[in-house]
Amino acid sequence: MAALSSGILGALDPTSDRAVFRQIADQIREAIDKGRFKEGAKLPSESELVEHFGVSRMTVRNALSILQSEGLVSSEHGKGVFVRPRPPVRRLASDRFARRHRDQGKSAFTVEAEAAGSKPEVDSLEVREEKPVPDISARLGSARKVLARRRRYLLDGRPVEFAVSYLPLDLARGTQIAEPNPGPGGIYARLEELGHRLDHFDEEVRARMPSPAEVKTLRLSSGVPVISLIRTAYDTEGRAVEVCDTVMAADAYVLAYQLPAN
Amino acid sequence: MAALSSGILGALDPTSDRAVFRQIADQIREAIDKGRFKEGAKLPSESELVEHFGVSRMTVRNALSILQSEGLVSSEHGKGVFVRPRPPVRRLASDRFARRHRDQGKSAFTVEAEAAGSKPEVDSLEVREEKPVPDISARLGSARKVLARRRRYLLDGRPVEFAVSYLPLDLARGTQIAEPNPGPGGIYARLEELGHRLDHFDEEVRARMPSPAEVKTLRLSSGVPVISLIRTAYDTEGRAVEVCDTVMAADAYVLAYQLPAN
DNA sequence: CGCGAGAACTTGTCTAGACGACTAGCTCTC
DNA sequence: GAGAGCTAGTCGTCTAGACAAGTTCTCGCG
Repeated sequence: MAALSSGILGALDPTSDRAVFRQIADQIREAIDKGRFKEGAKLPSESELVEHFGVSRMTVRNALSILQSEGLVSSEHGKGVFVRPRPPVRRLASDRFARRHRDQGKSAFTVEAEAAGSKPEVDSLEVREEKPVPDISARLGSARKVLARRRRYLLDGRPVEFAVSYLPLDLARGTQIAEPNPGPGGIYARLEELGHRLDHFDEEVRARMPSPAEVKTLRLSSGVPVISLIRTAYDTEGRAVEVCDTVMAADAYVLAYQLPAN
Repeated sequence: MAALSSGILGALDPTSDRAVFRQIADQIREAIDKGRFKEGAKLPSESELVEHFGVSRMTVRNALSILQSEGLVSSEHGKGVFVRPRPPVRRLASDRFARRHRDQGKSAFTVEAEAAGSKPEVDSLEVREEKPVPDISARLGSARKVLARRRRYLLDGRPVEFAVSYLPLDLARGTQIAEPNPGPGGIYARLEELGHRLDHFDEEVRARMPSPAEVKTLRLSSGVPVISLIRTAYDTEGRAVEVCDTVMAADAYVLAYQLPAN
């Protein structure tokens, strides 16, 4: 109530055409944008807002749900509604898989995370053979069976990324690629040892709202989209040797690409 | 009600811990995923769902609002709630601004759209001098004043992208870059004529939920995130000569990058 | 002093109803 | 036949409650 009595929020405009719950959302949004509610701060409780604006609770909740779907606030049962803090962002350089950066011990994820002072973890590791969905199959030159490597990445305990690598089975079966730990330099190093010198990667970037399963796996709060990145690795013969399907929490990532102007 | 009597939607599980409105959303989501409600199809009306599930209208609306925030459905006042059709996707190749692709008459947007059989339009064209926000200023080497070129792109009447180019004022003032129509090959061709041969571009890709202003400008339906792309162009001297800040409707775009493996 | 029970406060879920605004199809009139 | 107006159906907004479930703090008991 300190927030209200100190005048952060004003009154409604009864002459406006704009719906009451939108006016309330507008006021709170503006207060957040202008820093009158700071990151991580608790908003006035629903009942305080009900009293302040003189509306019913559903109207207030409607307003708050708008802000939640915009990713501005998140609610915590029994505690309150809070201005959503922006998590530290991980920057993915486009050349992170280039041969010259291939670290001989750790994965790109581990190296980058430690450089940024965060604690990296990988869990839900699963390696199995399976029949690919048509899209993956097509990208791998109509492969009928593939080796799938699934894993989830966490930073300081927070899940930020879920990735599945698909490799043609005839290429990966029986090699260290089919082991949970693919060894130093990762599967790209193993592929090159097998004679598949990598030539280039294709990356496709999309953004969308997460499925319920993704919300659960990445522990996403509402109003956070995901970035879907599908990377295909080609060897010098022009054969697609790996497709990696990655889903990232969009509030944790910036993708950085450098492109020649020729 | 044909939809209901034909058994597309089942009954609630009263023993489940899952909230009733979530169960309803789950059922409708599953029906959409499995194609029992097709793209563009109308869902049963709220009152039909109220009757079918034996719950109050707010509970049904709550369920529908979940699906809406997931981008699965969109409601139309007075008409009904519809399975959101997936718009045709525009694929942006990472080399679309490369010199060798610079078309001597039309913009990259126009060329690509016409190749895809769509009708491209550009509106809200505005060119003015202004003081940049700190982030833009920093990217342009602490430029104190810039030339800003704003425009909105539409495909077949639908707004899909809003972009602002910023150029250092000392570089652009008085040139054709400061005109509404920058001439054949666009501002990159003009920059090279002015002696700033382009060397490379940096692109930063983010995804987030749109602000209310962006919802309006891009006519976004709820549950559609935006892709934010910030491109910086550098000349061969290493000077940043342009920053382009682009906001795209995420359901209309795929970004495609090709990266060398060296 | 430690700790458990409880009170007070928070958000989550749900009901039952009211009225408004928009759409589409129908009918009636000109 | 064309247009105006009516009407039924749809979603949009809002009220006034109720109970559930999670959190935090206090207070009294041992």
